Amino acid sequence: MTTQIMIELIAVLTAARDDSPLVMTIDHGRSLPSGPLESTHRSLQAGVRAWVERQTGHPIGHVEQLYTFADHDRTLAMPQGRMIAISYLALTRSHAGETGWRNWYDYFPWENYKAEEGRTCRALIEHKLQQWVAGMENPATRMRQKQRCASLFAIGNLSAWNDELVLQRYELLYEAGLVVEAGCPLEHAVPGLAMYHDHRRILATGMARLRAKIRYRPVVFELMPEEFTLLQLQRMVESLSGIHIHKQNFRRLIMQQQLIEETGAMEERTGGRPARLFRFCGEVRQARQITGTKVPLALP
Amino acid sequence: MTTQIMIELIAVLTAARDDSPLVMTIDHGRSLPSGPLESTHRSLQAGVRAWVERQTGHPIGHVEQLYTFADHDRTLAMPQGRMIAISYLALTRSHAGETGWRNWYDYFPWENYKAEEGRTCRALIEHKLQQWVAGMENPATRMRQKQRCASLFAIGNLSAWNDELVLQRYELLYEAGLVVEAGCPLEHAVPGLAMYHDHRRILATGMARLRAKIRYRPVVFELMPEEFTLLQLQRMVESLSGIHIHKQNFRRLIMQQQLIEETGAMEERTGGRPARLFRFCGEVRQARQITGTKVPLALP
DNA sequence: CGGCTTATACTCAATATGAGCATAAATCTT
DNA sequence: AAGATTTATGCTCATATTGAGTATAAGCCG
Repeated sequence: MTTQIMIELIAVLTAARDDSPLVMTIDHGRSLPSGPLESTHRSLQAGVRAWVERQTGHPIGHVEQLYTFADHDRTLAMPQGRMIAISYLALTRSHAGETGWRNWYDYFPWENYKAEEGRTCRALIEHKLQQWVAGMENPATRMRQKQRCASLFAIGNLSAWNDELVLQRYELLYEAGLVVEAGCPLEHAVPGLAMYHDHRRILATGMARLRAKIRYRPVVFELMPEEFTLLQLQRMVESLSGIHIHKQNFRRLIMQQQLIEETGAMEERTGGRPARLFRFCGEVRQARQITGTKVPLALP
Repeated sequence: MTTQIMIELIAVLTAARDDSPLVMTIDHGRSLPSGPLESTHRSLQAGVRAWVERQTGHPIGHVEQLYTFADHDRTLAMPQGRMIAISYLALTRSHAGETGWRNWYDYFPWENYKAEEGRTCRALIEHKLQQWVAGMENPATRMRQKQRCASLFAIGNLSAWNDELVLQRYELLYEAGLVVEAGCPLEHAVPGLAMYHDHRRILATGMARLRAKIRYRPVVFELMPEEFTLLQLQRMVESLSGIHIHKQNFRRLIMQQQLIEETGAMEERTGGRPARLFRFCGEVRQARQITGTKVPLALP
């Protein structure tokens, strides 16, 4: 009765450097690190932890499950059995000298909303989506898809950009046949590196989860160094979410939550007035896991 | 290399009747409906849909993945292989005459915050947790656990009740040895029906997910009848979240979001002044999946 | 020294939220 | 039938939160 089943663990391992969110890859950036569940692994999470640490040599701060797939794509590769993929989001701090780290926005340039590069990319996408929609026969479908494009990519001034919809936007582009993974030739595809299988989709899932999570859980600190300035923290949130934050309001919101405490030391190399250094409050860590965190990232 | 692996699909199927949130069970309420992934299932979600509909005879409105486990517990049951459980949250509207539906709060009486029954149950829990904490040797651990109990069960007036922490509260009770599943004899356990395996834990996961989700996605409507009054909608939200909502503010928030439209008809059997009937706006359905919904359920 | 950069404190208006008052329109009680 | 009770619905008001901007401080650099 039981068919041959293989369990694959896939990790979206994220770190950050110089205000750039990074993802660990293999195959020259074409795959996410992944490996089979082994019988020595005591649990799924232990399995992910085990080989991510084996790969990077560093402990992982935070691991959470993303999604479990049993795609047709995967099943076709082993017709007599079934392939189940369980994906995880993992965060780590240190990554010195390791290879395989790639910028998120190499794969999703349009998601870097605040950057000039992102703007031009979205302009191109808007154009291509318009063509896609225009080619539809059924007027009702056309209308609905036009609406969908508009709200996902903030086209027109009716809808605002929502940074959490990374997956939905990727899926739209996939359906529109504008990504290489959907069989689109490279020269017609939208900018951004493709990946093997559905790994880019999984990366999108991880990015979306992290963007959502930093709004209400203090996970950003898993990516920050031990001591940091408020601007560094803000830049981190901005780079993850891809959107710009009002500096003074960011400070206000962070300070009033008592998530961080002064170290007493100052950062001198700011290029301007020296900044106070802070550290994440370990004591409230447990409590805040429960209570939650706020960050001034408004949703429409 | 591949060991014998069995995939089990488990569903937290939820409906509602008379302002009571219900969950579908089997084994006289001791198990959640679950079945093996079959080779005829085209995908995991299709598998869940297939046999939930086979069981209830009704279409499911909303299905989403909860979590994938590979618990020791489960693995011990089949030592030569591995058992993976993939759990889902499913919502359905109609359930007339079917057996197997149980009230959520039969399993988690303490989660019914607004009810008198919940209050007394929490008072008992508070007492038992106090004993548990008092028996700890290490003062630092005792302090931390005391703090944990306080914030999870809103003990003292420092922390407010957070309805989303269903799973965390169950896990605390499990660690404290106050539930039957943890090996506690029935007479010492906290009130509430136990389930086989970790099914009550999975139910807690589903409840938590739904409580979180109704805050920002219009999923409540999956549980509502086609036409409803504002009070019925409010009662539904209240019963799911377990907490009380200010009536006028609820109306204000719902109305200003244009999620629902008047049908023109009135509900006469209100026991007071007749109420306008509303329906969920199908047109904005798609858009709201993206934009989100608000409900006046404040978090601390 | 003046010009540039970043840090930090504070103000102000617009909005959102929590709580309550008041009135309307039914049913139930006596 | 009048009054009590119940639910529906409209509106006010104080407070909290948020978005945006001004002002000043304290380093750098030429």
